[in-house]
Amino acid sequence: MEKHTAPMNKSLKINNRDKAVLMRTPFMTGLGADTLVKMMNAVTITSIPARQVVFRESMPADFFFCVLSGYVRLYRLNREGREADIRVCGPGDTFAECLIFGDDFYRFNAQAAENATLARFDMRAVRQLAEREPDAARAIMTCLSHHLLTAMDCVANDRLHTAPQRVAEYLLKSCPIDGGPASVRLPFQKSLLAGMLGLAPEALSRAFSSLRRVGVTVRGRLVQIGDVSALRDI
Amino acid sequence: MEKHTAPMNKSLKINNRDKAVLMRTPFMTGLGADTLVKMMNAVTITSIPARQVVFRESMPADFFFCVLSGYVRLYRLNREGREADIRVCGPGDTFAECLIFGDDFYRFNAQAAENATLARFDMRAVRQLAEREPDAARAIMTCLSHHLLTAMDCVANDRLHTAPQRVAEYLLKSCPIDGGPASVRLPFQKSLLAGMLGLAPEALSRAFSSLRRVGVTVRGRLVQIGDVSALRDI
DNA sequence: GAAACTGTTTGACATCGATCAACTACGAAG
DNA sequence: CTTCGTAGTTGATCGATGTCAAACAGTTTC
Repeated sequence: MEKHTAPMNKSLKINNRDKAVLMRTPFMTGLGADTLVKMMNAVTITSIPARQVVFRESMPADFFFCVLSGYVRLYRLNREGREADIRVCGPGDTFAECLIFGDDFYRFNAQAAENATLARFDMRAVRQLAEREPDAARAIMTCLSHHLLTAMDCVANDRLHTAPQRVAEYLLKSCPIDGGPASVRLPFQKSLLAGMLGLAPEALSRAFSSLRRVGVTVRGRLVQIGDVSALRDI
Repeated sequence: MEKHTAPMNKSLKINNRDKAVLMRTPFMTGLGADTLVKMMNAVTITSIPARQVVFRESMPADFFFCVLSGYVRLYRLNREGREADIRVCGPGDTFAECLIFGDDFYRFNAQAAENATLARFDMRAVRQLAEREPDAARAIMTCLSHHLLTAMDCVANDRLHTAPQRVAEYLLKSCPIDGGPASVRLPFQKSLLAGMLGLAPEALSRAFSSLRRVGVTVRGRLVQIGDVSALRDI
């Protein structure tokens, strides 16, 4: 088992790539120059190794985060210790901002799915900013709205679609092409994708197999799609 | 099929019970007197009969709503027309506020599960209010946060728990007692509860049956629980 | 190059829940 | 009281997916 409280490698320095990601997240775009400075003052950059736990359910929620590189899994445990992913956050995604005006404790666990760099926001500071600066409030509302819609999508997908359909939908979302052949490179391990889609790794593997008959071939992380519009009819 | 655009019975008059519900929703509590008045100016009260569609996916989202009485189902359809509930809203619940700073179109369908009274908020007006009045922004953020957490709970529950466990959890949430015997009166039809829990009506029925062995008996909408703490161990 | 490790795939099997159909219970209308 | 319609239950069946175990592949380590 990992250490309970994550001893993060604080690096005060932020590299340009990470900074670009941070500035482009919906949470930061649309902030006025003034608020942007104040917001940046609430941020610490941290690097964490793969599998490191960022926080656990019911820990006091003093920070929320923005992924700058790598991926972070948000998940919950049942009584027997089985894990279910709630969301997977990649570069530019913020998580746990729902606690700015919510609970005082984390409501789920967060773990780095691979080596990751995070921007850590001081919850109190941002809360104050949100109460005083309309542009900050607006950014937060936009961000929360978007996450809420995504979460509702997730519920609907789980309840309406089979495993192959969910995989097809994921592929379609990650390939901008409208029809004809395309190829998608998965940005992470298949086991992580399985969790995102609410599947066991074996089920994801079988879903990919079943998509072979509509022209989908997989080699490692590279997924070749024979005909994008055929995928849409799954 | 129901009429596409709901011709709602506008009743400018709001009765005291409905008004009390409206004032107690998280969306309205915490507003200053000034903002409260402005917010009320954005509201129209409407009554709709059971099964009436409030709005459909991809319709322009000009309003969001607060349920004052009755229940409203939010749901989405798959290609074959099968419906999956995303959320069920009861008195005091707001829905579609995620579009204040989100999309311009509804992202799901809403239908009255029974005769209902709704407060209809003008999206534009509230958007302006949210941008100018910090208390309005704060109310919206709190509300969105709460809904997001609930939606994440829903995803986790669907993925972690079986049908009987979900039913047990619902019962536990609706009965404040800590241990020993208790009774819960379902506030709506079982078919609606089934949808809320992501189950077919038959599956809900069987889940209740399977809970008999832990002392749960059902007669109509009345659910008797022999031992609340036994339910928790399901 | 061999060994060890991790992630993925495949097979066999069990379980859960959806579906369809038949039956029952209850409430409303006549 | 009877009839009818709706909601709910029960049974039978089927399909989808989780689980466990074993085989396999790609990577890293030595």
